[in-house]
Amino acid sequence: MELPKEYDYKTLEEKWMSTWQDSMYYFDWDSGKPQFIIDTPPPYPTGNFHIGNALNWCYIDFVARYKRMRGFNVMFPEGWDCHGLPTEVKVEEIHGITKSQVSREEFRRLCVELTTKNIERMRKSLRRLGFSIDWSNEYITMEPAYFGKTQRSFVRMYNSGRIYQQNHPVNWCPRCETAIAFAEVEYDSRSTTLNYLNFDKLNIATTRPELLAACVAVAVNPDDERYRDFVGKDIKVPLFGHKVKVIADKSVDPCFGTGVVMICTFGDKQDVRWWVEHNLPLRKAIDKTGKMTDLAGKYAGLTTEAAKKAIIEDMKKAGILYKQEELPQNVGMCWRCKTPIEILSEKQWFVKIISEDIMDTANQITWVPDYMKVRLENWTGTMEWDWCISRQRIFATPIPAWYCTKCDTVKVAKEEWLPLDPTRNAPLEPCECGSTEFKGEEDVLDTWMDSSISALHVSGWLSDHPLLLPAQLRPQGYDIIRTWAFYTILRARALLDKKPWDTILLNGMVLGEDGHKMSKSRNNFVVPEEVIKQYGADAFRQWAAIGGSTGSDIIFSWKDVVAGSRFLQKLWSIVRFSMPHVSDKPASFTPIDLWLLSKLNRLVKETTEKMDAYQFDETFKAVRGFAWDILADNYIELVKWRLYGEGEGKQAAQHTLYITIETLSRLLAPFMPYFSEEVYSHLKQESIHLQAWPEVNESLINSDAEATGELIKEITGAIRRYKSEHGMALNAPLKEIELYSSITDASDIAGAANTPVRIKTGTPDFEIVPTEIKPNMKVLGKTYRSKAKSIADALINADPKTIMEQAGSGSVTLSVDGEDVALDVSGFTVEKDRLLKGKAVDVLEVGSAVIVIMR
RNA sequence: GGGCCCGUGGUCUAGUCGGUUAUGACGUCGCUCUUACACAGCGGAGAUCCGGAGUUCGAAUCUCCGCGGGCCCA
Repeated sequence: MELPKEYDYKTLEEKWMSTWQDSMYYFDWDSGKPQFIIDTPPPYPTGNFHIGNALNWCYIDFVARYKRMRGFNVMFPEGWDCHGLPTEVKVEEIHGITKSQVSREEFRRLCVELTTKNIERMRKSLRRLGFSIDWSNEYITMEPAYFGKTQRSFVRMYNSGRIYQQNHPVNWCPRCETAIAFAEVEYDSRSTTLNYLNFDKLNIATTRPELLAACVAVAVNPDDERYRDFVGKDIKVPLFGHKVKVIADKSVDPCFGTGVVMICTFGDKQDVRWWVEHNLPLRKAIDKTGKMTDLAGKYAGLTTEAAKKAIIEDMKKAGILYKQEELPQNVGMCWRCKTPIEILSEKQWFVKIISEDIMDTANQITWVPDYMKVRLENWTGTMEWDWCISRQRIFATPIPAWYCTKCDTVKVAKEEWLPLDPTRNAPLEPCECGSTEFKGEEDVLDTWMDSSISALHVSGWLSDHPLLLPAQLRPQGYDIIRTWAFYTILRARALLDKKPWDTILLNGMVLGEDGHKMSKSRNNFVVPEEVIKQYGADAFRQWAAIGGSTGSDIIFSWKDVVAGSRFLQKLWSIVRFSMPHVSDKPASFTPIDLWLLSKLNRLVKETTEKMDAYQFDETFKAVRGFAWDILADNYIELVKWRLYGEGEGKQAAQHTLYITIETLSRLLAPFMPYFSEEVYSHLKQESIHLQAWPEVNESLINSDAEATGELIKEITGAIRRYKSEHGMALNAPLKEIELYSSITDASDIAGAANTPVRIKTGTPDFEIVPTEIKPNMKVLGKTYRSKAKSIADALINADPKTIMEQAGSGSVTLSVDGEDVALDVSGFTVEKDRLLKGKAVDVLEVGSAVIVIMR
């Protein structure tokens, strides 16, 4: 049966995708094999599996398939991190509503509906990319089975004192009436007015006079001579009359405004920092809806803008405001509604952060690449406050807690009551005060509370299975070291006092072809589906493998994908040629067969080591180099004549080809699951993805065989080049070749050159002419140090003939800077030309071998 | 502003325990349709290894200072 000339990736990839059974990749909870559990990052179900995810999943799949072949019981689960603001926003957009217009239940139902649809679409992409996902261990964080665990983790950490409630500054959108994360703050350059105010004995400058009522201190730079005497004194706030302290802080810029700033709770992030550092009191002048509070006296009830206007007006009249100037300013806004955010202090739930525990756990984990751990260290060392886990949203895991309407005591759910929604379910026991009247907590949990227990979840925590923590591998991008990695380490330690994984493998970011991070606005965006449509999954996966070393950023490049698809075609041609010839019957190998098999086993050894070190680029390049250069361009060309003939070497070549292609298909299986399966299907009846990784046959690794083979290869190459240079067809016969070398079997050379080869011993009748002396700096440098350079120069300038004659005695004497130096022959090599006297032939030289060609 | 990474032929990239000939891919130029492959083969051209200083007999490689880029975080 002849294979088609072109590798039809489209038909074949789809054929295998529909043939493969999900059960091939199921994790076996009862297996006796060593476990290899992967804590796959659960992506956010946007509906599109983007290229950064795809790179990450390629890495995971390379590892999963490799480890499976190495005899591990592998779990490559797929999770979906469903909760979050983007989905809420999308739902509002799709249905043209705001979340306050429908009930919480209804809004949540719409979010679930959209998410379910998005997950379905992304599952398709995952299958098409050929990932060996264990679908029996899929998890969806919005389902009760999962978020019940999030709630139980909350309860356990609350009971152990790791979770508490406290007032804390948060970014607040007064229009949406919710706290928002730093990541959700968008910045815009605007201009504002800087107002100079007479403040008792000092002059201050502020952009936010409406916050005078919230002023809790005035700060100056400690090195500022002008105000040195005021530090520690009290000062009266104009209009409102309350007294505040003057404090010294080196982060005050003496050149800005008057060099005196007022600290309010809170005008900006710097205020928060000062507030914490100097332990200042809290004055709330703005409420959750952006209106002034009673603290603002006669301005109470006004919006911040109206209050600002009124206060400025009053201060002008009173002569307090004496100067105004324009100032460019970066305003933080809510990313949805573009309303400038406020920083308010609100009651929130927090997780206690114990930095030492986190670093201690992080140190028990292997980081690949290792320098990435530094990022976690730096982050952990600069944590300013605990992790705020409450959010004022709807589509998220409910915080399982209630407030007693009588005594205001907080009641947190018992584990056995979970999962539940406190806004719909009442606690199953009365409050300590006896009351049964409760108000459910409306705040919900930060999504990281869901995803930071993924490692625990996949390892069987709170399930019927035994707990298999730690998992073996966490693969993720380095951009989420400070979030996902950090929180997961924290949670595994807090909940189980264990490390979550043995190893964390970091992948880089995918950049667009212009070298910048992919973004729609830069128009350098590529989606995996587009690539697959044009070149197939196996070509895409090759880009992921060779685009860059593990951990470094990788530029998406169509060229790499094209090169990948060409490699597929090249391999296909190799297989297509070989298939009619391969044979699994052993025979006695010739030197060139042994050369190939030695190279092959060396390749297996090398790739095994590299896969163990997660060096996918090096592994794949090694395999590709072997297949393309060693097998296709050299071995096959050398043995073609044997395969076409009927001589005794035929069987050996057939068997060598068989072994090589069978082994290659297994080495390629983790990278190119479709292609390798197709090739293997022509050799055996089983799936390649159930086979073992090749074993190294050490007895076949033989340096002598390799040296001999290499020489044969080089000689053949020289003859091929000779023909090419003389404008001859490559299969054109020459009259005869005389070969002076260590080769004893020149049959493959003769076959490949289509010319009889006569093996000669000794050397032809040559005149040897030395042409050049090459110093060996490694030897000279170590021995002669500072004199090495002059000696090297002397060698280069010496007469080669004289040096060669002297070298016969073991050492040479050289005059260097007027001194005679005795030099060992190891300090240099003599380059020689050989001239054949009086014969009408051409002479080629390859290493020590001499090829004499009669045309 | 802080942390981490990076800067190598036209483009991308390997090499980074110091040793003189810097790897490969794409592109480019020339030759060749060889009973697997022209999406191929063979050969050529193309690099002061970002700049500067230092250490050293010797630096792409080590140290310092710049410049430029990327990501994360302020």
